[in-house]
Amino acid sequence: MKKYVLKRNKGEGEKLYSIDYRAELNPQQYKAATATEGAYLVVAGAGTGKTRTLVFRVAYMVENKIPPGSILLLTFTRKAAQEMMRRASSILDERCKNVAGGTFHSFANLLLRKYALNIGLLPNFTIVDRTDAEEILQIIRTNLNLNKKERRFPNKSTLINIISLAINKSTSIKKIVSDCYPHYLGDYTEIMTVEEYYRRFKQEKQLLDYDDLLVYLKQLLESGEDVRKKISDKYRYIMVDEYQDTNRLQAEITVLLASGHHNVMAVGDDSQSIYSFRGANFKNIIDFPSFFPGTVIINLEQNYRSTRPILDMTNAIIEQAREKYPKKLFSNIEGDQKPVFIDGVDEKDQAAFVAQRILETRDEGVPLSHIAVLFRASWHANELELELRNANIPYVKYGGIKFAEAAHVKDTLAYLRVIHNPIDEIAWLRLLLLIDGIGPASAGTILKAVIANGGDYHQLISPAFEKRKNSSELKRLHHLFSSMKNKQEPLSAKMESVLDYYTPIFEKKYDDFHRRKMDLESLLHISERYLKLEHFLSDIALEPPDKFQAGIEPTDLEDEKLVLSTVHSAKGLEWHTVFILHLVEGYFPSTQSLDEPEDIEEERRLFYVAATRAQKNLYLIAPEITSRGSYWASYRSSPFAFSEPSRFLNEIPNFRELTEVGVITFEDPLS
DNA sequence: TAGTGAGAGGTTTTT
DNA sequence: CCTCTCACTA
Repeated sequence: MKKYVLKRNKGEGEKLYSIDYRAELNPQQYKAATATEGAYLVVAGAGTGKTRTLVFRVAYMVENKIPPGSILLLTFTRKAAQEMMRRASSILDERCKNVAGGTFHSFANLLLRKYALNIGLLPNFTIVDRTDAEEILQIIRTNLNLNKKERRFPNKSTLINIISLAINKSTSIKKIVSDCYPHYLGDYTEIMTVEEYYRRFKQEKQLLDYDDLLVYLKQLLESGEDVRKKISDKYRYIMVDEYQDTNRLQAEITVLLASGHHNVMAVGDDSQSIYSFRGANFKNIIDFPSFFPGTVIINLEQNYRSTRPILDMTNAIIEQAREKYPKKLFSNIEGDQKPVFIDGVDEKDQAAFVAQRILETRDEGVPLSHIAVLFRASWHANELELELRNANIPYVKYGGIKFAEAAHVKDTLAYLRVIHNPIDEIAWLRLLLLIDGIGPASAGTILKAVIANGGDYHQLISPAFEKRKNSSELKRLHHLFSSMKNKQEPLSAKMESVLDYYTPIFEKKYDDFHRRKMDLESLLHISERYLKLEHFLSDIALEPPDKFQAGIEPTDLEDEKLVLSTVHSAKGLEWHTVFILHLVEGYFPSTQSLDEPEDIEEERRLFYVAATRAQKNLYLIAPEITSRGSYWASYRSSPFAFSEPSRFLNEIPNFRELTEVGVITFEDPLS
């Protein structure tokens, strides 16, 4: 008898990969990248090559014949997902582009458009942003007569905070009110009523706020075994990035998504959790193994980003945190430049120093785009922006007012929203109020007629309104909608019709319309990239700031520009040289966080995130606050609190050894 | 009922 | 400093 042995070509090491994973990754990274089946928790400190690991993991899976479409990459921003897919494609091939990915919210949007009917939604629902949500609450508040001065009922932004926190933390409104707003406990029943009206309002008009996307996704996944199985089967390999910034609801969704296979890798760093104000809970990381029994935990601790002196500093910052997973990040990158600490300057000098130092750094050969200035709140950079404009230093600013939130952009979008979802009452209301002589009352009457007819814009020229003094404007509006009826017409053509209609209103409404005009032009420009109105509108609502940032042309992004950014928007990024402004009590940590120890801890992590962005140079600046703007705040705490350097610096025991003190002197005017 | 002006109160971060 | 609210006027 003759024996035949079949060679197996499975098994580690024997397989032919086009990438040498062992050489490219360190042992922990390798372990994470090549572990495909099962549940994994990767605790990845700042700069430890987390993204790189995920990118190689995608490539590894694709090389193992896993269909890219069955890999789901949930990240904090869509940009992060796209960047990863791009990098995976560049190390392997185009197949990696077909990986599914995005934020929880955009993923929810995708599924809900498809399965809307399963849970009683229409697929053409509209996504409303925070401003719209507040607008709705304002209407409800007024209707319920809760807006009287003597009532001191929570205002619209507090209301949305309460409602949203309850949802994101998967808890009751009562708990949120008693935990965060105990002084409103007496208004608890009315808050519940408002919430109910709010929910009904949205439901009737097919409006979904950000939270609804998650709520309905969860509902969809729970609506039936068959749908859940279908979805779970499609996305067999799930990766969740920045897991420390997910909330309870997102964790529950993750569990449901993975119900069929339990192939989940969550990646995160508890020390970098900075989104608790919107319900994120870094304890999700700690709880992960209990959701997925048998979870394997992998720690990434070698830092590839920062030099040793910088890492010593950042380790010292997070060392002071009350509560964290013990971690010991180390770096092999040599460097002799300690972080530089500057104090004793005023805000003007701070700006002048930063601008000057930026120019010098550029002269040393560091491109502007590798330099960043970070700050706690957008307005902290105002002074610096002036200085930069004077010095002709080009920059982009991230964070702060977003493009889609600017009033004139929202005006423009309202017309398109009505086309897409004719019963979008918030959009209708907005565009009606734009007409001269129409206030809340007339708008209400017209709106009623329109909505009663399922959003029929022909009501605008109904005989009932013919005798109004602004009937010609209504005709003009009617004409606009008729002209956009043609479905074949490209989106940008519709946009142009809208702008034609809107321009006279726009120029009358805003004194500074010249400055704002640019935004409308770039909106038109952006619309040219879309075929479907629906995609355009969802993207504007869901896309992270960078592409739709006020004042940023899409073409700006490739240019050599200095980066100004809030710390929140700087997450996940890195620069050769980083300046952190306003390391002063009341600014960083911000005044609002001073009451609660938990909030202080979050600010500390925020500072940690900021400092860990630096590769080679880190400047920590603690100016003395002299401007009048801080006057109001200084009487709330002690009068001198605002010139006190941040506690996050003072609390570091060997701060002086870890830093080099920068002393600023002024040039002799005669020399 | 729409539009305006004075006055008061709050001032972050984002999908 | 900016937004929101209220009260007043046309």
